[in-house]
Amino acid sequence: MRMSDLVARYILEMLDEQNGSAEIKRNELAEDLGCVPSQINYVITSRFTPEQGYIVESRRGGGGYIRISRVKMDRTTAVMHIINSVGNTLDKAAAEAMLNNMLSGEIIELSTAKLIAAALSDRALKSVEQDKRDMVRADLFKNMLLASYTNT
Amino acid sequence: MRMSDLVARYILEMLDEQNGSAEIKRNELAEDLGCVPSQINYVITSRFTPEQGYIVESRRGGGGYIRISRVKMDRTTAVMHIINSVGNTLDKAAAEAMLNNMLSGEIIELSTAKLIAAALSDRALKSVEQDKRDMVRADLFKNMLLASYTNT
DNA sequence: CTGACTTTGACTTTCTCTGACCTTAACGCT
DNA sequence: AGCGTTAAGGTCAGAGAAAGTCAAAGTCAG
Repeated sequence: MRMSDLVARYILEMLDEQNGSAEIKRNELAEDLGCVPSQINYVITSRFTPEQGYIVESRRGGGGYIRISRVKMDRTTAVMHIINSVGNTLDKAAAEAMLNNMLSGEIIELSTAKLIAAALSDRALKSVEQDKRDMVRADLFKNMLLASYTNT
Repeated sequence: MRMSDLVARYILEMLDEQNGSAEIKRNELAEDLGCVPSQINYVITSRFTPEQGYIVESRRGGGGYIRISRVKMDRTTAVMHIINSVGNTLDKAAAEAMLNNMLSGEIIELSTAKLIAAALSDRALKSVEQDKRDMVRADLFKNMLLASYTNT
């Protein structure tokens, strides 16, 4: 079995046991499982992405940690579908269309939609080079949508 | 648990109990919690900054003390003040501090704070060059805050 | 054989803790 | 009043503790 699978399984089990939220110590876990610490990062960035419904927070320094949480999949399947339908770029028009859809389908709140729209605006992204904006928009869109559905 | 968290928690509790103002004796507190006195300074300078909405006064010598107080403002003023205090760059730590402070001052909602935090995360900004992220963060922060304030 | 996925480790960045040394204030004594 | 003593708090740099990054090398299915 692959190392990365072990790590992933470990995290998944922890998520199951702990109600969708797992906090790990990177170095400790690496030691326990017998791999280098950066392996943990690899697994996280490759398998616990927003597309897959996870949010990850971390902190360095003494007493640092990595926290991974899974969004509740019950009422949020629609949102996950939307997140997955977004590729690595997303233009403003498409984003606004999606937000409007979600609004009329009542799967998102007006205030949330407004916040997301504000973040995707050209005004907010003025320091990002034009040709990169749609990439950033895609990432922002996914991460924000996900955050709005996470109850931890 | 981190020492710094213990200290911070102690101070926060005191602030809650005493209507936003806490007066401590540095050496005493350090002894009680089992840390060196300068740890208290560390916690204060890292977590009770003006940026985060606290005023700290102190006095040396016999009968010395440290007094920490939380600044309270009404929503509009606070939000505008915060927006204006942000220059053209904003790092993640400062942003998070501000969000936390707005949360505890009840001038922003948890869901809003989470959305903003998600937008400012490195994960959401991964396609933005490192050295530009803090500029983008500043823009996002201002625009989102403004959007949330305009519709609530 | 090739391209996608994995593994690794050297190097970086961020946060925390500690102690040695510095500055300021109050008190008591002459 | 002036001065020494003692009782605070302040500063800063260095050590330590974690996590993050990235590119090079390895693996493996097709």
